[in-house]
Amino acid sequence: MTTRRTQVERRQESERVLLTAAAEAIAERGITGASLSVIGERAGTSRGLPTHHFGSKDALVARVAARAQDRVRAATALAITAAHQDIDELSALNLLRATVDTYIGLFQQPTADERALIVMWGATFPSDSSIDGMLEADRTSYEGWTDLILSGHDDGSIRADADPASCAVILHGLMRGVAALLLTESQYTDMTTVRETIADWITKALAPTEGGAP
Amino acid sequence: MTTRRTQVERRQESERVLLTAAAEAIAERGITGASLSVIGERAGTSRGLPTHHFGSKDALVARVAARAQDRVRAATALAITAAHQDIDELSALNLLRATVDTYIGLFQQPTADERALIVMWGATFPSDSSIDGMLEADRTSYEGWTDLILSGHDDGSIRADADPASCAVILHGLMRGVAALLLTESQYTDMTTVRETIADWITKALAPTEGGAP
Amino acid sequence: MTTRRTQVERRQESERVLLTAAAEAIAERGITGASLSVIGERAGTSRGLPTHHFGSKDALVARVAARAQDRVRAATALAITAAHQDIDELSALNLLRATVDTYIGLFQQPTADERALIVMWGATFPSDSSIDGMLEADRTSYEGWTDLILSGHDDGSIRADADPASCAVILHGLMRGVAALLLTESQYTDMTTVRETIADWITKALAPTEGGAP
Amino acid sequence: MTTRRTQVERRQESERVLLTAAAEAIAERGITGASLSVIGERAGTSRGLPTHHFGSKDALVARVAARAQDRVRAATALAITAAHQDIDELSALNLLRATVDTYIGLFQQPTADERALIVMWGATFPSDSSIDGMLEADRTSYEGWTDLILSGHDDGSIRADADPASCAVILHGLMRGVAALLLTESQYTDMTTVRETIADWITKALAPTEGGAP
DNA sequence: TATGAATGAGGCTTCATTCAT
DNA sequence: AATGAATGAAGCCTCATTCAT
Repeated sequence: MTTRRTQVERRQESERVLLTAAAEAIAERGITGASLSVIGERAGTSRGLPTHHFGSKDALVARVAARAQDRVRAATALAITAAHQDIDELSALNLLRATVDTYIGLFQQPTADERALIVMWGATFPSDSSIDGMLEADRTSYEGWTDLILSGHDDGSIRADADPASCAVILHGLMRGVAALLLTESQYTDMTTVRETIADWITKALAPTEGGAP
Repeated sequence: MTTRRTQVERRQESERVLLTAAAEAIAERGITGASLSVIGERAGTSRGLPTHHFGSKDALVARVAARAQDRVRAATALAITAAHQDIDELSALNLLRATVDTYIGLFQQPTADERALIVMWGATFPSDSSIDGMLEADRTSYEGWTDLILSGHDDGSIRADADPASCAVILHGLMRGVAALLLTESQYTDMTTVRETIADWITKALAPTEGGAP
Repeated sequence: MTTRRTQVERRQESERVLLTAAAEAIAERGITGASLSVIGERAGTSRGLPTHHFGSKDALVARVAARAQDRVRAATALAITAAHQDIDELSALNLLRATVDTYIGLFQQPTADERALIVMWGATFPSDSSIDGMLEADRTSYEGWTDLILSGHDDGSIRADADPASCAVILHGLMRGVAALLLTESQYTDMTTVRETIADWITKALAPTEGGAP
Repeated sequence: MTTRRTQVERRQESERVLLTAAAEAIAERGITGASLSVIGERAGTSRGLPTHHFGSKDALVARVAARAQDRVRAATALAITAAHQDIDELSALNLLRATVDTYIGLFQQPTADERALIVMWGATFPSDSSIDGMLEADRTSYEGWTDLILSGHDDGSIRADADPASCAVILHGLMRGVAALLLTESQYTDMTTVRETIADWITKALAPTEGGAP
């Protein structure tokens, strides 16, 4: 029994170490450049272990993507609840703004997972590319924005004439694009001001005009 | 004389064909996936010609990037002058809005060059990556935005409290991010509305408030 | 335990086979002509194994050189002890003569290692060439001759006025040059006589004159 | 007519320049490493000229070998006549000694041709190698030594019991081997002493013993 | 479970050669 | 006569994968 438990634990530990090593390698060298041997060695194990655990490189990459997405989601949720004790009372607009702000904030000091996620996003641009789970995640996220804007219409925190589909595309693209830029050129920008400015843009773009008629 | 001309012409013709083939291959399969043999064959030449002409894959990729950047710049400039006869009379804000709109418009039916450019941008996300000319172009473009906003401060078309650096990052990221999304998911979005919405966001974010202090 | 043993054994066996195949290929076709695929196939393995084991062609060549040098040294030492039971009692001159004679004798029926060694020596002639370990070995060997002559001065078996440096160069060059000739033209020469003649030359050149000053 | 003459002259000039460039390239990088493009460019002409003139790389290499051999022969002959006005009166032994000495002397400051020649000799060591003209030249040279020793038997300047075949092999190997060593390690040796020592060895080995019985 | 030996496909590059000008 | 564009074979190396231990 103990043996069994230990076996399982060891396997999980191996996986965790391998996934982290893979995320780092991908963040540094891209998916293609992150060879299985490099990942294995960086994880402090044998060159063959990644294949052994995940079966194939594609599967490993998919797992890295999934874990990174989960962690980013969790980190975002955590940060928002930390900042606003009573999340249920946030207006849709406030939640939206907080989400974007938190996401961008992650890239002030991004973890390997976060960097890998942007790298993997970049790797989906070629039309023939396929990274399991990336497209689906993108679509889910896009739908999240749409829903959030719709609920903003309902609670009155977002202008009625803001087109949900368009705004979702813009928000999504803005977040990803800025995050990517920060990755390559973080040294050139004062992050705090950027975050404030983005919040300001969103407010101006989505908050209802006060005097009634737009 | 004729001899000489024709030799030079042959070389130029080959180069053009190869660059186009390379851009297509990169757009489809990414930089790594676009092997020199694939490019050679797609160009209708031998598999060895790309190396023969450009010396190395890196050099070829750099040339593709340079040509694509030139073309995008030229297409943007052309479209703006076509839409606004008297470009010199455009306010900075109008010019900025027109530039963004034109750029996004390119991605409604992107050419191979334009798609390749986004793909190559995505390939710069890994920290160890280096694609000659990409980073420089990014920086130039970023500085262009900064300058444009500053001149908007001068001509009064852009709010005085809009921070040039932050806005440049946002505009840059927004354009690139939205372009990338359009590449992967163009089928899901109504481009016309997106363009209008972006123009609206920019106006709201950057135009001076009419009635004085808000 | 058995597992481990066998893994290591497999690797060693492969290495041995590959080194031998490489020596043969080099002896036949020269370093450049001995492609890794040829070596792999001649070893009865895959074409990729040589790279896999030695990392690079240069490393493989260096290993071939090192092994061949060791074997030649060992074979020479063995032959000398076999011919002269009590090697410690040999005078320096006798030892020198025996060494040269044994070395030349090796090239009557040279093994692949010995032939490869001469071929690799020939490959060091271009000024830009570099074969790891060859130059060092040459220098060691040269110093060996110098020391031997000096000890001949001490034990009185070699003329006092024989310049160690010059004689070392001559002996070294003579051995290598004759060995190389034998490789290309062995069919034309009666080796036994050659060996006797060389021994005779050395005696005449280095033995002290019997009747005092000449 | 003048045109015709000039054409021929130009061709010869081209050939001379190309052969020199080829010799230099071979001396530096070996036969394999001396690519036709490098040779063409080093000659200050186009990359295609070597092939155009000589038809193939093998033919060019053969021409380099032939010219280098001729030049070495000529230089040797010239140096001997310069040193000994009346060459016909030299004894066979003196001529032999002078020849060896002159040859070694050439390698104190070897020209590209001389260095190329040694490099090409080194390239003949692999059993499958074939460089047109090298083997023949070797054999001719070997026979030259044999004849010279025989004529030394006749004129009494060389010991009757010196075996012509063996001595020819030794002399040949000695010269080549020492020349090769000087090429790789010339900085380590005092050439003047080496030349004197070689002359001394030859005298001791081949001159008749004075007192009659050996 | 984990290691790492072995395979073989595929990539980039070099190069001799052929061919058009 | 000379140039250099184009081809295609061959080399070295990297890497995902398979297999034996």
